[in-house]
Amino acid sequence: VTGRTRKPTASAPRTGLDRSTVLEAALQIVDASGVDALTMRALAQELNVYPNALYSYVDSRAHLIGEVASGVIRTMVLPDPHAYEWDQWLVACAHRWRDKMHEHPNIAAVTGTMLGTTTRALPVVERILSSLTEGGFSGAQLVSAYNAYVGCLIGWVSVELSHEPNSSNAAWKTDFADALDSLDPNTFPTLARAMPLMRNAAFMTRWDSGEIRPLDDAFATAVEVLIRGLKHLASAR
Amino acid sequence: VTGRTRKPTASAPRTGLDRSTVLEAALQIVDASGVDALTMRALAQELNVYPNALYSYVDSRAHLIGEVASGVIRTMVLPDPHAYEWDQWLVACAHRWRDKMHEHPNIAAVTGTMLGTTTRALPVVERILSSLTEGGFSGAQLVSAYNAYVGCLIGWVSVELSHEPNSSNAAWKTDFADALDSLDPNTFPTLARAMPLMRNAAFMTRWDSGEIRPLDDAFATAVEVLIRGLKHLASAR
DNA sequence: ACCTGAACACCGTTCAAGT
DNA sequence: ACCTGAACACCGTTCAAGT
Repeated sequence: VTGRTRKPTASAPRTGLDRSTVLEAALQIVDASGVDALTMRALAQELNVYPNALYSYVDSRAHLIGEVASGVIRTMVLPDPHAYEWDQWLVACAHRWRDKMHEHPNIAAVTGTMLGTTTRALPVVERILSSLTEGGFSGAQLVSAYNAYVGCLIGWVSVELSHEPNSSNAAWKTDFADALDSLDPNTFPTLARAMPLMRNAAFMTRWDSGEIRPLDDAFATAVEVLIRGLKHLASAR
Repeated sequence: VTGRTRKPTASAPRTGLDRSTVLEAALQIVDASGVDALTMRALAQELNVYPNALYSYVDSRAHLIGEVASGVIRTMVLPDPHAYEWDQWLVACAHRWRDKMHEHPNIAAVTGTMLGTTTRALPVVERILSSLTEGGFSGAQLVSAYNAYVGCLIGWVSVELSHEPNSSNAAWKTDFADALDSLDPNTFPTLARAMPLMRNAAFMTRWDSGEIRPLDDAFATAVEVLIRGLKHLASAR
């Protein structure tokens, strides 16, 4: 954060870098300071190495970020299939996903924004598909149900944990709060009435990220609604 | 794309820039080349101006991107409330949102990743809340239902339209396709059987973005499932 | 194979002047 | 108020050597 092109210090002799230590250090930076702070140069400094040395372990910064994200996904432990009915397994799975994303909120937005195609995610895909099959889905409807579940789940959580850009000043928050508090009840009758419950607690009327202000009840409702809708779809085949 | 710090050409005399023309030019760059290509310097060159001249109209690059995104949201025309029952209005609204995002796929991921709090979005909030109220929701359950609907909608579409980083080479696509085609049916029985329908057509088993390969049926199912679940929740009060 | 050292071609943003 | 011109402090990535 001070000098330029900071050299690796002579002390702390680097004994051969390692791909997994690179990824661990990268995740640490992301957790501590956000994805924007994960620069090749900052990571190199953390590892006491010249920036270009990292290219022995990583294709590019963009690829690195993807690896960090899929590394987090890989640490997710799925619920035991034998412990739940298919619908309750999907509920439990959804909550585990969200819990894991809340452990690393700065990378959650990336997991949503990535195509995120890595073979390491396939066991998760298999288990979700098999639960839905257990629920009676098959063929094209199985795929649609899968996409409905996964898209809503990943999307919801990454929206919950979305961030303002780092540089933004805090002034707009109070401005926005003031605007919400002084809404015209004639043009916004429903919103004005619901404002005590909506204030900083609903999408498009909040100013804090889900990291600061988690939307627990809203997520539980979303999952409940989703699974209920899926059950109806399954029974209506 | 060639020279450095390209000067504005003497010809094409700049007659006083304008905030809205700045934002229009910014959106053009995003649509044509993606958010990463929207740099202050590229935008300045497009407008035949020095880069720092833009700071008369915009606080920062991050803020600019947010303005571009909310500018797109503002152009969305809501369905006529009198033309639909409350549940069908929510269905129609969801499809309009997705259509608008598909018009500007490169900014869709941002609308999901932003906190996106702008007073200009409040008319949308009001209409969604009033439809849900019409459906019988009130109080805390109204807020939860709203968050379920909005979070799933925004999230799903922004995941659908998510992109690989620009720099990534196309080699991984064929590698990934090969890996999917040669899955072990013993460890992935359900996935292997569904693969003909899942191949490049489901989250985590696709390699093309929704811009190239839209998931129309999956979205229709997701909305249907969501609304069905909401109706059940409303009737179970 | 892995790392150094230096360089290249970019960035966003700030500052001091001009008008 | 709005723009120029130049600079500052960064970037990711590449290249040529070293070992």
